[in-house]
Amino acid sequence: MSATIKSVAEYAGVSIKTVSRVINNEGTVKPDTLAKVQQAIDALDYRPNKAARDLAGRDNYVLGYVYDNPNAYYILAMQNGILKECRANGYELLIHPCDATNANIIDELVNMVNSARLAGLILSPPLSEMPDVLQAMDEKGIQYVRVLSGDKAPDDKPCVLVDDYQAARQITEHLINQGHQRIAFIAGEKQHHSTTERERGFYQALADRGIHPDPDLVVEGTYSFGTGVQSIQQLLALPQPPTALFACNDEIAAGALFGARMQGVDVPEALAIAGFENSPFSTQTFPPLTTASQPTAQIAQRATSSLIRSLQARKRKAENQTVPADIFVPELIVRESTSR
Amino acid sequence: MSATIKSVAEYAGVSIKTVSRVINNEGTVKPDTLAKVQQAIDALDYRPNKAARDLAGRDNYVLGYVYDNPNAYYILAMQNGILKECRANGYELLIHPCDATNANIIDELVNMVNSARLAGLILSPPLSEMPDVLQAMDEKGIQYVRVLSGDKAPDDKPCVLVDDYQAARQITEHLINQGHQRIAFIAGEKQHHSTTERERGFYQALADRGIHPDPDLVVEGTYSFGTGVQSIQQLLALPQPPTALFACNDEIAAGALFGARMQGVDVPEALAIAGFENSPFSTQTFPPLTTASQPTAQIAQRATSSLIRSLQARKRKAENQTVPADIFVPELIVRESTSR
DNA sequence: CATCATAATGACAACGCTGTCATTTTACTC
DNA sequence: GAGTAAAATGACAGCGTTGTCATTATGATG
Repeated sequence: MSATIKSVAEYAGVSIKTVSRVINNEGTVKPDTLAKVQQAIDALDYRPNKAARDLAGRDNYVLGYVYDNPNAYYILAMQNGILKECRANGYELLIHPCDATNANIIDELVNMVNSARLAGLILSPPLSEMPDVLQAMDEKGIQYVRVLSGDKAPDDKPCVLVDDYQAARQITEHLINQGHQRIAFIAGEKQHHSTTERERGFYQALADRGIHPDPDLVVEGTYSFGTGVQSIQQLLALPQPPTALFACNDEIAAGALFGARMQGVDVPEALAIAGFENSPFSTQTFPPLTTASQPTAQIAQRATSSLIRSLQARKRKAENQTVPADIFVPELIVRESTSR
Repeated sequence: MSATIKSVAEYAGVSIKTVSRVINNEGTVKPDTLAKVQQAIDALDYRPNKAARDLAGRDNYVLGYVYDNPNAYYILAMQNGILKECRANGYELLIHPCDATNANIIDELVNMVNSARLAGLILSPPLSEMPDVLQAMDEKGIQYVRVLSGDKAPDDKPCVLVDDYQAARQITEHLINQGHQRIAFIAGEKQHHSTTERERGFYQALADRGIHPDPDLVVEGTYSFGTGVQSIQQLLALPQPPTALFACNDEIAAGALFGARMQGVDVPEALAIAGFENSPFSTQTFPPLTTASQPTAQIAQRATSSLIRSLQARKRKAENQTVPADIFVPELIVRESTSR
């Protein structure tokens, strides 16, 4: 049988309550007592029994990850990052796929939090970008952390930022550095902040280098292969076709690559193509795609750790010190699709 | 506050133990008592507290899903199916990504089961096909259910079968029915049973229709876009190139489609292409791919329910009646890539 | 209808932890 | 060094359920 708090207490020569204080980071334990207990915990390989904690304590040690995002790779990466941090802190994870367009989405979330007694929620786009959802969480006093696209936090509630703007600038700059002036942009769904942020970065990079954007070169679609195929046809049919393309994600880029080659346009010789997201199939095209890589799992882990910290702080009634939001800038990955 | 077993017992006028018996399907409750309790449960919207159950009972109401499969869509679909069944039965799910090629994989699993006190494990390929893993589980008395590729159960331990063989036959037959005789086959990793089952189905369909297989038309690779591109080049360079292709999955098929069109071969006019798995991008190619769809979420749900049933049976020390394994045959989905 | 076996039900401790509040120790002041 | 406030620690109940064992109701038998 595994060690219990009682055996640890005996081993360390303290009361079970003190052990409890140690494992909950309550911070009111003398350093040498703490060391003794810590040592006992290590020696006995003690791991707190989650069921007992949940039963005895006020809240459950369970976080919720709610998602509505068709990108399976993204979700799985998020999930892995969250899971890792949860394990490290003795939390469990409840996973809840949902439909953000559902009119009852708010009730659904509140219900879930209550019935499973969740300690907090991790929200990723598009949920994390829905003001009414966030407002409802605030009103019900439900703790959460958001993963957001942006270069600064929209408010002082906990969030982790992914700076799509900055990354898009870098990609566009990379294309400009390769000698391109006529650079096309294919956008995904405009509802996603990531789309508008990437577009903003695109325009900024052009402006930085004194290139006037040509409205004909900017096409709007969805985050799909099909959009890429159709858009590139349209773009290549222009009297002055682009020499480079920045697609809002790899799926669009792959479609554009397919479409371009179907029309006999060589990539990268006649058309450079860059994607975004570093999804698995960005390496599975010919040529492989230049893209930007967001460390999704790491982002998720950071978000989770920040949620857990704020949960523990609230428990100790500590001042809810607003920590500055973490910002991750996706990293430019140059591959052959933009070679000179 | 939500209802507890005590409030239900009072409402129904019985002891808490009787309520406990009802919610655990122990079967030793008189029909009218049972009805009374059931009604009380409904009236109070009672849901057993998982933490208390876990703490009081011997095992935890937590299942584990262990996976090592690069296909994010597959995993997410599995996960959703499992989750649905877990929720319906008051179980929770612990998700554990792992590396099946890791030498310590067995220790890792055993450790996980012990430390999280898992009630049982859901295993999908390739884990479900590793004899040493299964043997270790058996030895340690760890309950599990497998999702396997095959048309009959390899033993009488619980599993759910996906009949790739049958589905592959149907796809091949479909190609033959479209008038094709020279049909190529691109295999994925041979370690996966699904590959060999699909190949077996392919050969069987040819045999059924008296077509002699041409070894030149069968190529082996990995489940990747790249394999598709390379293999189709090789196949089209043959003195007598194929007029149809059955690719072991959609990713290979998409690669082959790309490769074929790059060489100026029209699909489906000059080459019919069929994939397998009905992955999201099978609809995102031009033309969309004919494929076979396995209801992964449903398979997962069935597997989970069968695991839960066997768990409950074991608890009641009931005869572990071996239920015949469920078999799912992936369904042929005809799209334009194999039109005449 | 008394007797007994068996089915149905109940009383109560226990699971491992946290919250509350009481007690002891420590650090500081005059 | 006595007095005091604050910090550190401990004792103990209680969280909601299940397991064990005792008790009661039911049905079968002669």
